[in-house]
Amino acid sequence: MRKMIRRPTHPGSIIKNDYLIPLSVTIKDMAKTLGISRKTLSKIINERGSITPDMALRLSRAFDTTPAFWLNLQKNYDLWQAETHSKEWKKVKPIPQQVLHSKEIQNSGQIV
Amino acid sequence: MRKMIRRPTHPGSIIKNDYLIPLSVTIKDMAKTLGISRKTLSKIINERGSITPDMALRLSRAFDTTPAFWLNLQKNYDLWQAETHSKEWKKVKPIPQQVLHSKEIQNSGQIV
DNA sequence: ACAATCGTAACCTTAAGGGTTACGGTGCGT
DNA sequence: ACGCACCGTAACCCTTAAGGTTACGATTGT
Repeated sequence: MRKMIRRPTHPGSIIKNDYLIPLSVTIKDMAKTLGISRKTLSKIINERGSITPDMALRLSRAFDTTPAFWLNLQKNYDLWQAETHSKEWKKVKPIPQQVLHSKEIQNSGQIV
Repeated sequence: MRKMIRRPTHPGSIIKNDYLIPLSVTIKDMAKTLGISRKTLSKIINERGSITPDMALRLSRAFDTTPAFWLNLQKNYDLWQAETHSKEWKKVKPIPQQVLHSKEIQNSGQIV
């Protein structure tokens, strides 16, 4: 699995470009179909909201896709955001391979 | 992709059974290695906390895995929870195939 | 037996989702 | 052409959950 180079596509873009626009459906109607408010869908489409598990299930039913598809899009997006905007995690020191692969070690302190 | 039948393994169990216990490391030390508090790790291990993108990055560095691995575990778990404990999403009516596959339709109302 | 330390629960603060409401903009009908 | 209705979005509030700090019960070693 390679590191992601470019910003992953936000799920909202997929909804907009692959469904809303081709189907000529308004946000209002799509929201009604999904059983959510206009605002929630609007936020997602404008990349300011994210796909929750519940939302993924709704999308999967409406569009005959898998919920995992939508959650994967969101996961990749969130991961990229965390990689890019966070830095603390880079300070985590990897546990040495020989430690990870010897299961009988007696470790009695912080993993170095 | 099949529907998940049984409760997916919580990421916390993996951490506990595949790393904490085999390595004989305490929650305190592991938390220190990850740069988080004891509580945060404790909650995850006891399946009362979830893997955030930031946490996935920390785990990936510590254990030489991919962040996606951890987020996928969490995603499957969350999805199963939503499928099981929610019901509203089941009320979403699928958009008919012929509508989904004809991209030139003029839709001017709620998708039925 | 006591002291140190571990894991976990309680509490607080902060961030994010979602609904309701309100507003700007567009397009229709009169 | 003007007004009205409707759409998309921003502002506001409430609820939920994560994460840190602190506190407490349990366990272990001296």
